[in-house]
Amino acid sequence: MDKLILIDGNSIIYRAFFAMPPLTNTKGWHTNAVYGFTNMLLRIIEDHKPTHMMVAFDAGKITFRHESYKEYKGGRNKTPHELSEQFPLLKELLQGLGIAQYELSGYEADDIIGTISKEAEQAGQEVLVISGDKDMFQLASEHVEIGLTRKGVTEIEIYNPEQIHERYGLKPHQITDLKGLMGDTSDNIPGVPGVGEKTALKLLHQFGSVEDVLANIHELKGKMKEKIETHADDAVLSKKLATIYREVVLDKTLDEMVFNGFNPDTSGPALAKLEFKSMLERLSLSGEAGLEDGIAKQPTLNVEVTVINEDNIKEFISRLPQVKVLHVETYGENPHRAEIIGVVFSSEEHHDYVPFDLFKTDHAAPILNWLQDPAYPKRGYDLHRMDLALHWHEIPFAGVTFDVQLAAYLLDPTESNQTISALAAKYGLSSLVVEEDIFGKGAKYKVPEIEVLSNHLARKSATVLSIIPKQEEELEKNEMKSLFHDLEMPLSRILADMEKQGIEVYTKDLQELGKEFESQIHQLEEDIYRIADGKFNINSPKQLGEILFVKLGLPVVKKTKTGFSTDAEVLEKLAPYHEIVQHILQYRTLAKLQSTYVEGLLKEISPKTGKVHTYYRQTIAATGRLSSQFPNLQNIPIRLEEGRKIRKVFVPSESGWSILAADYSQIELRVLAHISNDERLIEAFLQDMDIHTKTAMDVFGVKPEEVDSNMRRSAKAVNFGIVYGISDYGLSQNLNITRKEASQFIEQYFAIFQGVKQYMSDIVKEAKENGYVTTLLGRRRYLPEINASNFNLRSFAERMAMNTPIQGTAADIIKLAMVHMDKALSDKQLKSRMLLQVHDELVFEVPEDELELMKVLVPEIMSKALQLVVPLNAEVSFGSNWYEAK
DNA sequence: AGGGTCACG
DNA sequence: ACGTACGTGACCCTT
Repeated sequence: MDKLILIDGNSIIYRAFFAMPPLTNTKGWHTNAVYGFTNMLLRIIEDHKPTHMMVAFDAGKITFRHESYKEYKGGRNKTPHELSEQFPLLKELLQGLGIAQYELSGYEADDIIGTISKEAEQAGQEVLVISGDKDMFQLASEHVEIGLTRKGVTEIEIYNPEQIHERYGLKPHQITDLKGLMGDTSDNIPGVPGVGEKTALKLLHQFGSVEDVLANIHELKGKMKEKIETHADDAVLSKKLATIYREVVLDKTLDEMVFNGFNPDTSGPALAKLEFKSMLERLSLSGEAGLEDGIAKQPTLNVEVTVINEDNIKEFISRLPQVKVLHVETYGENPHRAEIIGVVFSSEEHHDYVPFDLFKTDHAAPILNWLQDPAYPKRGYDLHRMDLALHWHEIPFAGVTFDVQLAAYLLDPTESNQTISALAAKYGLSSLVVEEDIFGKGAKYKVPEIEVLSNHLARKSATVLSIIPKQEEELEKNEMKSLFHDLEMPLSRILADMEKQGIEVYTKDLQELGKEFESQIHQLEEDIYRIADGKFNINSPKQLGEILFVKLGLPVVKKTKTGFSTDAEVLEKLAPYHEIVQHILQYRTLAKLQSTYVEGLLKEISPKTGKVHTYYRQTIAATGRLSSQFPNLQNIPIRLEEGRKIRKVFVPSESGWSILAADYSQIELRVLAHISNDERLIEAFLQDMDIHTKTAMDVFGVKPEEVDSNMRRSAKAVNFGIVYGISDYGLSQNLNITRKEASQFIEQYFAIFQGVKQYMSDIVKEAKENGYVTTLLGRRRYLPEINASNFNLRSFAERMAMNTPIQGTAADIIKLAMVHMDKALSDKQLKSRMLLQVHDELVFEVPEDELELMKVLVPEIMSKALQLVVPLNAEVSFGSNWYEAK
């Protein structure tokens, strides 16, 4: 049986554009919409195996519909140029792939599809129409199905006439009547004002069509009758506009739409031109002919690699002083537990692969010496990870000078793919073999034979070597050399030291705490099952929603994409209605503590050291902050007493020592005061006032003693909002007030803090001009969406423009403090150790005899890390565990 | 794999 | 028309 797929090109590319994040190739072309479209195309072909295919496009702006209604599709926003640029790209790609396309002056894609689907159906074909537009439902029949995109374009939901009936209670042809009555704002089809989908459906269920409604208008009454009578003409016209014309005279036959798979000669080059590499691979196509555009698929990089053994190790050792790049291949996400697969030492002339087993022999002494001698500079990709992996294999390591991953992060901290392979592509170097092809993936992971492995790793190492000079140049150009060499590189070594040190967790107390939680959780479970009159999985939002909103009939406050929302905010609102809700809230709190912080933490305690060794990631957060994994020690509970107890199990690793913690007070608002140079904000900090109270005084125009807790709370929320890049909506949500009230708050705030207002508008302007924002130390974040025509995307980017310099500068400052602190500890030969960083806090373990010194030294170094126009205060505290250090 | 929820700054 | 406060990571459930 022949199967024809007809795609509404305009509809799909439009949806793909808004669904996909912005994407540009190395030539700077926007390609996200084409990419999304193509992805959808590949999937639909795989799923439906068509014999015929065609993509229809609208041609020009004026169609026959404008003859009867010149405002048709009026009032639409102009298509953003980022999208319109992609039409020719898509059309060229379709041609390359060998997929028919068609457009006809004066008609829309709908009409072409309507006409062809009718012809095809008559010729005995099965037809599938793909669109994002429900109008297409009118075409459905026994042999014509409609595939509607969901969630952008990633999912297609297929409708036949029965399913349409289920959804609307209408026959396909009645969809035009539906549109006639309710109109369609996106096409500027008026319909009858005041009649929406619900009313329209009711009328059609009763009468059947627009004409029948009008003929029986006497049966209606009141406002509705009046509205329909006044707008009867509009309804008829709207129906006409919404009706797809299925009698277009076409000069295209079904034979021209035959699809026998992608054109083997032209598909590869067409995809390569756009740089859709993953699709090339997916289709096992070669992009050879597209090479002229600088994109290679197959690696052409030829590296000679010497596999070192006991016989040739002497020669290799003589080459060690010339080594430029080190590559230690690790396996496993957590570097503290990673295996070492193999090691490559590269210079321009040589690539030497040293099997890791060789490190354990006596021959390796000079290699170990090279690794730990800081006089030999270490360059490579992710030296931090190598350092940790080597450390747990008892190999000391020192002398990091250039980390390619770290440089890549500074050059573009938002790039999620910072693999060596992606960097090779960025700098136009020969590409690498896909790692999965070498190692397999998931359960199929396996280290290949030595020839394959040594070759692959040498290629990676050689690529890293070629990337370094390009990055040096780019860092120089972006004025980031100092940020890189004097801050991030030294910090990477410091972080590795902190992680190796780890923090002691008192297992026994943690297990005790776990038992307490366990019995409380058990009790709560019983109560909940009893009240709900039945067992269910409380952890399943789906089952919980069923119980709360169906079985118990509580009011639905908020919905998620998939069903009822049951988050804490919703539950708080429901608490007065039913006693079960309090229990569920309590259960949630305890279950979280138990699974994440008791069980989770216990799993992370190293059997070797009895400590937890987190892994700080220096290349994740777009603002310059660190992140922490395995376990995350930056989100240990503190706000609620129950959870805060967890902190009691973090103890010093030596008896008689203390935990000392120091945190910056209001660092972000102080940074804001500095960069905005706002008079009032600066004054507030110079007087060292409680900033939220001060803000409340100013905004509400009251004396200090008149600030009540509610005013302070509001002021605090405004201050947070300011730091986050304020929006009236966000503030209204946070304070549970109307958007209008929030808007007034913000206005009042800006009337007082005019410098802040000025900063907010200046920074957005700067971002729009430069395409990026920077922190005080020159850290950069690109905001490509700052000029987007899509309101949402643009607004996001604007808030990031406001927030990133603040959050990022605060991150710069504590990183500086860490570098200074590390130096002070070693210069003064102190035994105290820096263990943790929690964004604005540093945690140490300190011996008794250094406590008095550290209580002064730590806050001093932190507050002097960077000179601002306002003082930077750090508050210090200590105790026998992290809980006590408060 | 992705969504929901919740822990932190 | 759209649906949002900024930055993270871990756990659980569902697909």
